[in-house]
Amino acid sequence: MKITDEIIHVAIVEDDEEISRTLGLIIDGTKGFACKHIYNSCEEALKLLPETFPDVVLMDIHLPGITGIEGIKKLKPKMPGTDFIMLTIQQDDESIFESLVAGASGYLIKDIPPTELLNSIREVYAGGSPMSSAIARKVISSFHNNDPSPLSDRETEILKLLCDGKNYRVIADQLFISSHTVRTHIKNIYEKLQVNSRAEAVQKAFKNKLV
Amino acid sequence: MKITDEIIHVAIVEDDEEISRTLGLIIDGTKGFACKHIYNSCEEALKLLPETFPDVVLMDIHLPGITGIEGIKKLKPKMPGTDFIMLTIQQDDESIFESLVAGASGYLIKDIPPTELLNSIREVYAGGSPMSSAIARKVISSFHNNDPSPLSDRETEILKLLCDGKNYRVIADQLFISSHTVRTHIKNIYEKLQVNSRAEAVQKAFKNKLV
DNA sequence: GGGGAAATACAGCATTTGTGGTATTTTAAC
DNA sequence: GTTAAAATACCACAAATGCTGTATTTCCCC
Repeated sequence: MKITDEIIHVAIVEDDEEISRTLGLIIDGTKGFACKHIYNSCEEALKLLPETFPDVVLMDIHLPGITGIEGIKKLKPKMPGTDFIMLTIQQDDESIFESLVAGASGYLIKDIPPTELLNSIREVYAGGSPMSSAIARKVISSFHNNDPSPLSDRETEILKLLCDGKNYRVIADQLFISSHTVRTHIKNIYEKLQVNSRAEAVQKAFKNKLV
Repeated sequence: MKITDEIIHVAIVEDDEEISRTLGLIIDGTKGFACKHIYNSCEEALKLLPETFPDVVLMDIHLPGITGIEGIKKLKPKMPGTDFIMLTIQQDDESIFESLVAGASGYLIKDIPPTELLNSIREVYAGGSPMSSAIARKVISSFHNNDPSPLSDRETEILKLLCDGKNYRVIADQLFISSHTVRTHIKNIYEKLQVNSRAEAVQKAFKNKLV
């Protein structure tokens, strides 16, 4: 259920009213764009936004109450046809990464010139993902895996089985060693990963791409 | 061991000699750039490239013998300070994804205008990741997770704490509920995720991006 | 206003886990 | 050829976990 005229319908979620007003005026005043819906918080957007069928939503991250990232997580499934662009001052890897995972299709920094912002909205509407070259580098860095594993081959092997929830006896049988040995390996793994439970080990295994 | 003058040293790995010659002339003829090394295959590059300490390598994917993707996998560890840009006609998700995992820092399509190519080389040299908005969309699509979580908000909250290795009592205290309730929630989480251990739950949480 | 999740709470029990040790053998490195 | 790291093996015990139940309250949807 998308409004299908020539106009790109844009909504804004932003708590700084001066910014959102200025932004809204610029967008709404540009040929080919409409911006009739501005929300001060995710709570408000959550209630009202899905009914307005926007093409593109500009979303701040730092908001009172629910963050923009959590907001997208909840909104995106309700409106899969709508593209979300983060428009924020946050530039840390965490924010970028989590926003994209949450469902954002673009990531822009607030100091972007209005002309470029409008271009970016056009791009996302056309199926692209506008972001600066610097942001893109941070994104693709997450594909890279530089730091070498602190674990030995055997330990990595055991960590994989740990991740599958196998108990000591099963692991022992599978590797043809005693379960005592498995316990020793696991102690060493925990030591090296600086954890003290299986759950943490599994978490670290995935976060650090050890498996 | 990087050559540290004002010039960006570019190498090209490309089997179509007309393309590589033209490209080389354009780059080498531009102020601030040098392009003295062109290779027709990865095998050749593998032997000679690491000795020339280039800043940026333009790499084709479709090559006779070793592909550009396999080439980067072997070359990048030998020259971590060098940035690789894929310059190719391939636009499929596989090629893009695998190139970036292999270690590429940029991804451009061969029909890019020379001026933009030069800009992209500058960008990657400055620590960015040049790619078109359309390519970027494909990249970030790999972060997205369409299938909705089967878990309730509360369950997700508890799953996060489970991932951190918190025990029942700690989780209970943190959420101001009894540890009995925590156990019930966890039973339901395991049921919904079709697992029967904490480790499997954590694994599934990460693989299905539930946390 | 009735049905169904979701969230809450409680109890018992066998199994598994985490952690404190000690100790031998093999492999790799210098 | 000595040293270090890795892989192997064993013991014991307190704590945590997984499983099988039952049960109430709240809230949302039809």
